[in-house]
Amino acid sequence: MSVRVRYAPSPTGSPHVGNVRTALFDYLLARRFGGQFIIRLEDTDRTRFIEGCEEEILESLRYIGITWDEGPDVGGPNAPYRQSERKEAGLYEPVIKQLLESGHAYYAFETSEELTEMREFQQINKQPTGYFGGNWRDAAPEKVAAAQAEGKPGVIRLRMPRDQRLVIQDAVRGRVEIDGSTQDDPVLIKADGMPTYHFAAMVDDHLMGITHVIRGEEWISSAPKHVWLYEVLGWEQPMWVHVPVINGKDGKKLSKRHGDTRCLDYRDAGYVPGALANFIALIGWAPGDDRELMSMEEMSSLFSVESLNGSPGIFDPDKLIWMNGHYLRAMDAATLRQMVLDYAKRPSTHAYWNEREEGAAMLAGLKLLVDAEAAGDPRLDAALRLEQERVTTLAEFGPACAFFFAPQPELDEKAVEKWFGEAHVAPLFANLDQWLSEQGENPTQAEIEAFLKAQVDVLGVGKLGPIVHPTRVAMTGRTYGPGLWELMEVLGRDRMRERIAHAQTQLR
RNA sequence: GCCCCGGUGGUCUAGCGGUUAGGACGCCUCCCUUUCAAGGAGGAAAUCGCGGGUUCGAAUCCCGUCCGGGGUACCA
Repeated sequence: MSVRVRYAPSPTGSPHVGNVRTALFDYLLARRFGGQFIIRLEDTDRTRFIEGCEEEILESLRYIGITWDEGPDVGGPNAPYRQSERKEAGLYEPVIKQLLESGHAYYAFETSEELTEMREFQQINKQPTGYFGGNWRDAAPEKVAAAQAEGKPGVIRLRMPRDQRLVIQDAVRGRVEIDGSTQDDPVLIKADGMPTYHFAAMVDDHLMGITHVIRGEEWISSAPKHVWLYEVLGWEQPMWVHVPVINGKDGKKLSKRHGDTRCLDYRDAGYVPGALANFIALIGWAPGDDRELMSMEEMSSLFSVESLNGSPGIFDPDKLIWMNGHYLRAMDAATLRQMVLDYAKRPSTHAYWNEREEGAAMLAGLKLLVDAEAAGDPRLDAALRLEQERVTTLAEFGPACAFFFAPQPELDEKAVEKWFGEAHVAPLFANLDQWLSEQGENPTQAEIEAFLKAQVDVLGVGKLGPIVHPTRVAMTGRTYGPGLWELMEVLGRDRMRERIAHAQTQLR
């Protein structure tokens, strides 16, 4: 039988990297075995529904490069793919009816006040809390009928077995056994008629032919309920795959304190899809050998649920940065240009940086790149290429390349202090300007190199440093960056002369 | 409280009875070099949570214990 997996988020908040990683594992498993990957929205809780969430969930998946075979946006043979719609379609009714008739489910009419009271009593008396029978598990049929006739709002609960052990076959944890007596009776259908996760997810998984249920480890405690449901319904169990959470640096749940938590924040911060996907896959999964840098294709050819790690992982931003840099460096010129420009133009990029300290510099630099493209500036590709290996995110291309396109780069105060004081600098700039003025065309890298190297002897400074450093500051405003000759060639004769003129006013 | 899950350098991990406990990020040193990166070569860093067993031999198997996390909702 072919593998069918599903990602079943609830539209109650922005997906974070942990959620997306679960979806990634689903995707990789489906790809590995030529199966299908399905997306289904678990929107049965109307009180927690957040508008726009569904689109953000899908967008997050698209961002890291996941595609799906069936889902709310693309439809499919198991439509609809939203539980609220499935409820409307009456998909849960026959199942709950079957459960009621076989006695595996029953009506219960406690009010929420009564339930709270019950729980408090249990706590005070140090008993396990939960619905272990209440007034309705074993109520006489007449009593139930009377309550219904009265029009009392009620729920339908699953009758859990108290006298047996329930076993979960989990791909990452092996066999997990839990005593049935520890399991209370979960609500299957709420008073408002909506199914709960415990019910709807199982019915849908079965109806959709799901073979592997990959979900967060927070579900492992209630897995016995799900296993039991499958059992009394006579359905074949899926393979359970409970994956651990991703925590922040302090080992605590990922939150704003750890930096970005929304998956799309990473896109907006300038991380490329391949890098993020590669990185999060490695939290909790390893192919078994020492491979770390892998494309989606490579990962999907190596993935298996058995090789998943059961312990929680910590999100290490430093490693992500390194990996992103690697992906950036591996890009060809055309792809890089496209990526940077798309990034620079995307509205969400601006929204992201507008909220942050360093945002202004990023956006200002990025704008210069967009302008350069619009103006058909031929230096764009060269500038990107020169900064490609010293930048770690798409955003950094902005400030890194700014000096190429800004009319006049802002000279770093410290750099000026350090390099514009020596006696040879004035003649150096004068000579350079003179030489440039004699060039009919933009000088080439080699010509620039030859000229500048000759200045070592002309000015008698003995080594290249005293020539290169002041010139670099004059050209870029900074003490670091691409090779001087290369960058000067890209700048071109006229621009270089403008910068020298400006630098000459700053001599110390 | 009760029930589960987890525990290998700071971090991500390999390991599945015999290894000098391997790799990666980060950190340090050196090389390359006009700077910064990138790249290359080294290095520091893990008594495998702890304590008992089993075994000739344990990170690997068993028991206990501690710590962390999750669940204990008409939320998912």
